[in-house]
Amino acid sequence: MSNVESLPLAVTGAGAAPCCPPLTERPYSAEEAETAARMFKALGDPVRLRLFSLVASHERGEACVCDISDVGVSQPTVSHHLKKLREAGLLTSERRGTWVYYRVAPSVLTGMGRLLGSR
Amino acid sequence: MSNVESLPLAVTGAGAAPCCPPLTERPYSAEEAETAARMFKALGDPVRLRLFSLVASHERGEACVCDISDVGVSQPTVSHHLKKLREAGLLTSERRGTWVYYRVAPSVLTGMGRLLGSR
DNA sequence: CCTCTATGTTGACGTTCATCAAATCAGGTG
DNA sequence: CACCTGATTTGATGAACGTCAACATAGAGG
Repeated sequence: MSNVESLPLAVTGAGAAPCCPPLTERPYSAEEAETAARMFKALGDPVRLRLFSLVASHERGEACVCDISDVGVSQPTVSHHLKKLREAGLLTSERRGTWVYYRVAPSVLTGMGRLLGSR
Repeated sequence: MSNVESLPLAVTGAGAAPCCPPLTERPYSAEEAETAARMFKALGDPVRLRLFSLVASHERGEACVCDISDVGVSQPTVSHHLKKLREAGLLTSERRGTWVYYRVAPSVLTGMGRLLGSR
């Protein structure tokens, strides 16, 4: 269970440049839109947004799947959504013994915040 | 063609309180997630994200539909996506004579930026 | 090895979505 | 009025999505 997924990370690029300039700076190209939309889409489902918020707000910045059992869907569905968030580059996962811990990928929040113009 | 749509505005509430606290503050409730996910979902399509960026970055903060003809989809599809963005509370539209102008709804950018933590 | 618990994967089903062509609506102009 | 251009709506179609039950995998501990 590594953090390497099929889809390239969107904000946390290899070098330093985040994926895209602020949405207000200039019209997005097709490629930029494709990359950025993948992240917005991942947060565009209520269940996934709750999962992301739950991880992002959890103590020490990480949450175990076992902490998540009350979002209104079955456990396989939770796993499915966590995978989507991982593939979108928003979360990373790590197995420690029995449990699997998820945390927000580095610079995702600042990177996406930048798209929306706030600083 | 008023700006009043079926769905309630997400960020630009009537009073002053934006829809939701930062994603990192505490786990979102089902209702908060439903509201915020609607906006993220609207930006989760590459074509819609290009349209939004095109409007947001256009001079004087508004763009005519006639300015938009090179996003790779047919004109009815453009209209369809603009409607989705309007229903999500991200854009407003106004007809002036022959043409229809779209602009970013007030406080959408700052409101969504707040969700992502970068005030 | 076997068993138990914690996660992830597979397959199926119904729903939603993006897209286009065709029809329709709205405003301007002759 | 008729006609033209800009924009939206309608209807249809194929793809993507969310969900669950059932099955599979992983680690811990007898």
